[in-house]
Amino acid sequence: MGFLGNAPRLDTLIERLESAKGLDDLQIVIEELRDQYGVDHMVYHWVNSNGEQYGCGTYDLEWVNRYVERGYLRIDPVIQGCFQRFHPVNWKRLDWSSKSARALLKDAIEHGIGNQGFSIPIRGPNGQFALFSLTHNCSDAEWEEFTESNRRDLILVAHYFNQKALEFEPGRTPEPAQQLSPRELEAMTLLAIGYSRAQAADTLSISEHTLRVYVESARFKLGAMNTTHAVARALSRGLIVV
Amino acid sequence: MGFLGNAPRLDTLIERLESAKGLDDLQIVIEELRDQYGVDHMVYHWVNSNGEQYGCGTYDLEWVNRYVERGYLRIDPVIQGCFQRFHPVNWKRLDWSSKSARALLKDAIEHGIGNQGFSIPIRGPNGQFALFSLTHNCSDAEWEEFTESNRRDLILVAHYFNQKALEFEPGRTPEPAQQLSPRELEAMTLLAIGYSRAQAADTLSISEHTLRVYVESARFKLGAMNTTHAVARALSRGLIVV
DNA sequence: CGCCCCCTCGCAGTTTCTGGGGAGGAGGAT
DNA sequence: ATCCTCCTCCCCAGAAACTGCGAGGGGGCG
Repeated sequence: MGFLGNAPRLDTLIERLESAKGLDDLQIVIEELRDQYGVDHMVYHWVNSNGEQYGCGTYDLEWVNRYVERGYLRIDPVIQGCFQRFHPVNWKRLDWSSKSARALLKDAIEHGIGNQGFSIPIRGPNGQFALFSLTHNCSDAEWEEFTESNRRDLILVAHYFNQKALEFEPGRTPEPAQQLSPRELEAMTLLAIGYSRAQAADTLSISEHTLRVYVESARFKLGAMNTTHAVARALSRGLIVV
Repeated sequence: MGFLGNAPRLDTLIERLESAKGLDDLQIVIEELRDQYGVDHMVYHWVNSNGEQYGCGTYDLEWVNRYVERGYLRIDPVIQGCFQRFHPVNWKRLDWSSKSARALLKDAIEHGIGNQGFSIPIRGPNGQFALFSLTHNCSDAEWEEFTESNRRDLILVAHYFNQKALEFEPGRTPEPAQQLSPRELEAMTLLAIGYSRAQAADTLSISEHTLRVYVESARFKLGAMNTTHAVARALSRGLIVV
């Protein structure tokens, strides 16, 4: 356990962050950040809905494994709460009323995570969702004051950290971005907002068959197996907005 | 047209932002921000998951109407580009190669938007996506220098602005952020990556009927008319990732 | 001038999805 | 202890989507 330090200079932190050359560097940077802020732990944690995740931080490997094995991801109020919020949140303000959540909290404290926490939700393209969290062992008042006075800097640090993480993520292969024709885009958009083929055709004042041709064409261009797949791809590539 | 001003004090800006009491205040605040930064226009623009939009800013009403009527939303490289990016972006770096995009740019300049632009993508819960943009009329070098030196402050301003906008728009989430069960998420994910119901059921080692129940349940929770719609909503709310 | 892409339209047959029922067990929440 | 949600399975009929065969006009480009 350490002591909450004075706020480090933001410029230095971000320069250090921007100089990171890979994921390994980020691990080093986050350790430095932890030391400079003088908190017990600092963690960057990328959450995929399917459970895969990438993260770095100062938690013990034992705790990380335990967390994953026990499926804490599904019941963690930090995850739940941050997923529905935009602003950074003090863990004390989350809903710990359920039994499983309290068990998780107890377990976490026993593993040295600390009794205080502060998490910043971060969202990126394609539904990326990540958390940047700080934990510590101190009184509520101390923690409140610390987080409030460092709030803005931490938001920026989290932002730049995520930017770097996205940069290093190999799975970000920008496709050749096959463009859809205007009509195809309209057709896909209407389907994406719940119209049936017939309704969509009616809306565009064309025959249902013509609409079908657009959808088939879009499906082909997007390499999709069916309409649902095509709409999903168009959405996640940002070709259409719903 | 104005002149790029010196960077205003961030503390003052954010205090002003935090004191906003409603959407009308935000309109006033954004005008003040525009004046303080000395740029031609400053705009906050929200595209929510229903396709409706809310925005405030200093564009002429005429231009906003023209933009909507002509369906520029669907071809605007600013929207497309920011949707696929995490970091703020200078408009000069976007892809203006398509003819319709160039026509839009020409039209925009003729309507006094300015030849330079800078947009910050912002993402919130439930797939919220918003843009905070600045436009101006000046040389590339001037704009580059201005945006680089104000980058961090603008990110924070955009962040706090969005936080306020979210605060004032509780009705933006008609369905109370229903969460899908793990099985439902798995089912939706498989459908989103192109599996048929039969294939998805097989993959999950359950009967097709069971899978169908999940899909129906998800459709209900998401308020979707059909499977494609449900997948689109799950995607744009960030519940699943493809 | 072809060539290619975009837009428009029709028919028929097969497969898949949707919507209405019902039913039981496991586990957590109150 | 009771309620509720989640997970699992079943039948059936009608609606919708997919597959595969066609057709023609318009516009840009080499």
